[in-house]
Amino acid sequence: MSNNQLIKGTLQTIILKLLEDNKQMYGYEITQKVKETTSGEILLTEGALYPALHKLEADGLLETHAQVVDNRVRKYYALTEKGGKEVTSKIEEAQNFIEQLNLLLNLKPGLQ
Amino acid sequence: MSNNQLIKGTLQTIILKLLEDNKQMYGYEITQKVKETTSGEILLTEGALYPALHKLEADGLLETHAQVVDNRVRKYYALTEKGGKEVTSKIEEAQNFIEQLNLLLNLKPGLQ
DNA sequence: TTAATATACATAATTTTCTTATGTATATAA
DNA sequence: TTATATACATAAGAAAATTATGTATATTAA
Repeated sequence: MSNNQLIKGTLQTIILKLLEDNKQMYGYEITQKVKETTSGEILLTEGALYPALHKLEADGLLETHAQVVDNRVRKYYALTEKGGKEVTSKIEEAQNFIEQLNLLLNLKPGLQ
Repeated sequence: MSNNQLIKGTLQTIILKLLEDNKQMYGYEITQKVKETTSGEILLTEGALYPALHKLEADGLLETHAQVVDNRVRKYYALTEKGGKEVTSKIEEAQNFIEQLNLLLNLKPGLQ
């Protein structure tokens, strides 16, 4: 997924969150958005992204429609109703995860 | 490692950080410390912990000495010099990872 | 006394989730 | 015409978990 092995398990959450904010996106667009947002710190590889999208679709969290733009096929993904419900809990999970990791690594001793 | 699949890849960092703070610890002690610190949110499984300790030792980041306490063997782990250097960069990596994840999931819009 | 729980280690089979490599195809810029 | 960008996909392999199992001692509860 990138140069950082820590990011395992977060890809699904990232995809779902982006689709919550953007209604519909295609794979390449997702890689570019993540690259921009993280100033190039996180670079999605196709070998990670596409299988993840296919799995989310197979699990009923995403639905697709293909569209031809400039003679190239784009496959747009959007949240299903089920996917929309999942986003919330996935983000809460991530938030809790970050809190616990902060505690364990002592990253925010006081926090305020 | 626990009920949270997000924590993949962070186990090594957690172990190294605990050993930076505690000089020496044995496996079971590490599981209990993590459980305490996270109020039971992160529960290390033995199948994850012991192989991780063995790998860190094989990589020269940890060294061990066995000790018998109450007729039971404890295997204490401590940072090597190499391990001591690694902790710092591993924690920086984790910190950066959390920052990027916060950006992507929009967990701290303003941050201050 | 005996069954359950806690302490303490370990490994094997399997699964999940990546990386790396490869493949197809079109458009554009050097 | 070659490299880069856009756009999809999959296969082989590696890394790092989960789940299950095994050994052994100590303590607590039924």
